[in-house]
Amino acid sequence: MTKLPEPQAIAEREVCGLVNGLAQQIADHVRGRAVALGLTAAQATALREMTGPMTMRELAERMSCEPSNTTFVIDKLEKQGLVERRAHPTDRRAKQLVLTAEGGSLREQLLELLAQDSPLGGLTPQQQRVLHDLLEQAIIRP
Amino acid sequence: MTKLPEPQAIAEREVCGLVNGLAQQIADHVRGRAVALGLTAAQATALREMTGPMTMRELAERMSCEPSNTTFVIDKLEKQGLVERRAHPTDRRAKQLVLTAEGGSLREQLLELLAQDSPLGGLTPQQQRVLHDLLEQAIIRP
DNA sequence: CCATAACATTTTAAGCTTGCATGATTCTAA
DNA sequence: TTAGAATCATGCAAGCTTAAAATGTTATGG
Repeated sequence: MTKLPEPQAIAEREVCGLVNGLAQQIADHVRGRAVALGLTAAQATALREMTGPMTMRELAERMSCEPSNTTFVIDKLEKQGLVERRAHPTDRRAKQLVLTAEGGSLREQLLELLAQDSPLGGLTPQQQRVLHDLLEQAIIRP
Repeated sequence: MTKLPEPQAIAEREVCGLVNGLAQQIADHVRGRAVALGLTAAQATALREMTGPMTMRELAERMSCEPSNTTFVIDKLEKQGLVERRAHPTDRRAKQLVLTAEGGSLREQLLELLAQDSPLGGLTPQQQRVLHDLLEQAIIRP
């Protein structure tokens, strides 16, 4: 007797596909705005997440990617003079990332561009709040 | 007078980050199961979306990626004898993708593996339904 | 009919991402 | 204290993804 496809499993697969689809929509939005500033999508994402001085690992977590990837992306931003790698004040293993003046002002412009025509425009602020809470609950924190 | 950061923009940025985070969690889940079958994450995603014969473009839409990417991924699956590219019955521009017998049975195994330990386990079925509807509304269909 | 636009796929170049190995440093428990 | 485990960043290999250009095919307006 072969196993019938379970409705619950199918529904979950569908939700996964939708999550991926929306993530793509968001990534495309970032990519579109980034080129206007001479940045790639990955560089723009890194810049967006640089809310203040932080380590490579912290940035990797904010970007939801591997630390070795941030090495690659920060290399590019550093070459453009937008970010600096400094010695971490208390941990000699770590580096402290800091935006340069130019990086800071470019980040401001980026945030303004990103705020226009939100990729979540199809949802009301209330719906976005519900979505926020569901996502937060769904994400497993290590 | 400089513009103050608007709370709504900040909230939206946070939701975008969460969507990306959950998408990563799902991708990691797929990746983990895929290696057990000798597949990469992209290959497994393609196999998962092959619900029946379809064109390259249809598959690309299901995978939320560019058509040229499916060319790359299907190349690999075809070399492994899991998928075949056939002439499309009515449109000579298009190809029709079909799973081989081996591809079909591997897909069955994959679906079983993917159904275990769902990456959406943190949500109840009811919450998953709400999430489903919100995502569907948020995604802009062309 | 025919010119032209639109479409499906592929190729190529450039850049992104992961996983693993490595070196340096810090933490922890005996 | 000190040996061993854990952590931070990086280098590298392999694979993924996109954008743009090229080819062949189909659809459409005049």
